[in-house]
Amino acid sequence: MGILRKTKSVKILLEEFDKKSSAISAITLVERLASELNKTTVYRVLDKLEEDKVLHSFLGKNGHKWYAKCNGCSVSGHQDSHPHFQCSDCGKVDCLSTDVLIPKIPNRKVDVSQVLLQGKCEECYV
Amino acid sequence: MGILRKTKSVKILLEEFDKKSSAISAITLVERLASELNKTTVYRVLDKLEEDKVLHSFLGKNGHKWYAKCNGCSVSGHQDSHPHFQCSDCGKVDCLSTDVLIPKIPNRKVDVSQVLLQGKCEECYV
DNA sequence: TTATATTTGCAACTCAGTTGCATTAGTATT
DNA sequence: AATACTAATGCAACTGAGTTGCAAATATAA
Repeated sequence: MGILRKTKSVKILLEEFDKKSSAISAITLVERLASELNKTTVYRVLDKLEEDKVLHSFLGKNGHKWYAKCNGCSVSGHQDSHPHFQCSDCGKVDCLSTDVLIPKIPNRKVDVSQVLLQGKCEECYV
Repeated sequence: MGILRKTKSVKILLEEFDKKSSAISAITLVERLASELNKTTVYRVLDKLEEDKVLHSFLGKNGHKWYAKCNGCSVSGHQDSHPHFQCSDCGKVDCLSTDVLIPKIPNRKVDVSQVLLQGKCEECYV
């Protein structure tokens, strides 16, 4: 069903993703926008923006939810097949354009692949 | 520090992993062993078995914790670099021996890679 | 401007996983 | 075999991300 109305909440959320290109965790958004939006609203709007393929979501290293803007992934089902990189120092998460090749797995049909790489990002990499 | 004493709990837990070769979620173990072991104990023993590199852990599709026996991964840091496969039908999770090649990422140092594939397993694949 | 349905906020809830603490039970020593 | 020591366990209460139900607010169409 997705977004039907252009509300204040939708605008506020989208602005956050326009500010910076890296992914943002749901927790961060809830905290950051606490004075403007209710926690429930944040989660619900994020859900809808994902349905509308404006954002895509994935799980970070603790199993917490992260969101990032969709770029080219709206075409073929937008199942973010690109890998994500989380810095073990600063915690920042980025979408990687470098593709990870998933080999054919015998006797199994792979529909979705989640790749989360962890290490040091360009800024924390000494 | 790891396991120091061979207790009833350790034995019960290890027996579960001997029964079947696929991975088992912490939740499943807590439920299944509820009459014999306390929830807290299950989580604590799993933790220690992981420290001892008897088991390795990873996150399933909902961000819930899964454990599986370590095979060859005790040698080089046991960071389970092998991918895991979760069936979207029956929910079963297996360790895959097929390796996923992680390409060099420019300006970043990759330490850990988590690959979770989802689809239909051999039994649910029609 | 009104009618209608979607969004929002609030409070209370769910549930995986954790923590503090008193009790129990392995293990080493005598 | 009894003792002392310390790790492991159970319990109850907690934490925190995410969800749900419902009444009030607000965007949109008529």
